Amino acid sequence: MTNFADLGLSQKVLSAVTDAGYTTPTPIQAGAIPPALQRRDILGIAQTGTGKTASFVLPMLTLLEKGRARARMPRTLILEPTRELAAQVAENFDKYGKNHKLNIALLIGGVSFDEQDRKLERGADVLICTPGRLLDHFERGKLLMSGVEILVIDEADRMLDMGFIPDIERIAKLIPFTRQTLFFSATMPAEIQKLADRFLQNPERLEVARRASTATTVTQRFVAAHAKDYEKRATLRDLIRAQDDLKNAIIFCNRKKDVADLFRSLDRHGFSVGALHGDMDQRSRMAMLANFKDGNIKLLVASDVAARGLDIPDVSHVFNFDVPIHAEDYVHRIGRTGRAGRSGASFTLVTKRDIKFADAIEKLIDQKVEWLNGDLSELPEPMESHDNRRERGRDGRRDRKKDVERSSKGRSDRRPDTATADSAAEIEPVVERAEAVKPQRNTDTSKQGHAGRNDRLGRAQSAANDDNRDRRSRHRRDYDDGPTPIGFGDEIPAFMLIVGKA
DNA sequence: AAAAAAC
Repeated sequence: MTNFADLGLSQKVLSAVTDAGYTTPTPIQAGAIPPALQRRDILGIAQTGTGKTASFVLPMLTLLEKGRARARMPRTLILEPTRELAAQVAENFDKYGKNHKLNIALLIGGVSFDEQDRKLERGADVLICTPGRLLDHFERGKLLMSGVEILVIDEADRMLDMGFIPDIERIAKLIPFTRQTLFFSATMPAEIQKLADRFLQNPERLEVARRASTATTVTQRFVAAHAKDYEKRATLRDLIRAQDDLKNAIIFCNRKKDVADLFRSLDRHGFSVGALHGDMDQRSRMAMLANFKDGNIKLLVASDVAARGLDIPDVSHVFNFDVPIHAEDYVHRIGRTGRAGRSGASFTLVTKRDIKFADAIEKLIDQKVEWLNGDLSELPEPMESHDNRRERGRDGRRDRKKDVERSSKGRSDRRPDTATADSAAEIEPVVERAEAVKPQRNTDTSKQGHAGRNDRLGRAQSAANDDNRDRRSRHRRDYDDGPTPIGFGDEIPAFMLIVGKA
């Protein structure tokens, strides 16, 4: 009913919005834009995918048409929890600000200071920042906050999760009290409410319905899997191959190391795949995301850095290689598909030790998730010790002892084709398993033997690190079971990490 | 059981 033209936005903004193909504002936009244009504070309770970003970008553009930026004195400041989100907001300013001549500066970590500094010096109308880099510039005396008229705090609840609140408070103290503050959060726990009370003056409060915790257009399935990485990877590959309507997919892992490992495994198995996690260098992160958005890469293996906020339209599938530990993350992850009423599919590999997290998910979304090919009780048990007297062992709950006590006896029902990666036994205390199969060349599990080393190296995904990796692994092409493509051995050239496969 | 963010 409402039209963008009715909200009080300037002609320049309206024409850019029209050019972008939009006529009808989303509820958060219709609600937030008019009061924002009247310089009111806003408390917006909205998730990504609700049009939240445009709800502050559009009025800011209109308001910024009056006045000019002075050197080192930005006029507006937007705080974002992750670099990608910040970059995405910057893209929005480019898109809707194309009729303006505004200076937009993106201040995020992982990239050089100099260019950012030049933009600051020239005078920025809009600063889009992650907190750390902003404070870094400030401490170097490159920046005066006293001219900031509008402060945007985006994804406040996530900032809280990430421990950014002290930084945010510090930054807010540097900005004049007379500012206008636009505050957004997906949820409103007590701490966030307290923060909002302190930062905002008589705000216009807007709440848009939480996107149905799990969109009804998304098919959700649990898939029973064994806990061993190589078995999970085989299960995942089968699953991916079984999808005939797969256009592109995000595959989530809980840990950065697993993102790196799974990426390499899938790459070796000939999938068109990229990786994204926070320890990758920023250029790779950006390039990877761009390549995924452009369709140059079909699969993106990612940490939860990609779970929220990132605007990647049209993902047909989401795979959870790991069950997220926090159930809300599940909602965010599978929210990457089935957007804007389209259909999507999500699959979550569940191992025995994940049961309690899977239960928590079902509780949170208040629905049962169907199992794809039978639940865990129907999955052949690869190794169950007869010595295990603990009654709870059977009902699927975690039993720590079992992991180190399993004997080779219980291995008869093991799927023979998954037995290749047993060199894990070389490094695990479970010595008696080794004789069950002939020794294999190697698998990535061998890397666990150098875990400390890899941890210290940290940036497991960067090309530089590939070069640094244990030289002994050079000849170990058998990354895991199954045929491997002829290719690059263990050294994947950096450009492959960036552009993916043809 | 983690990830994210400043150098």
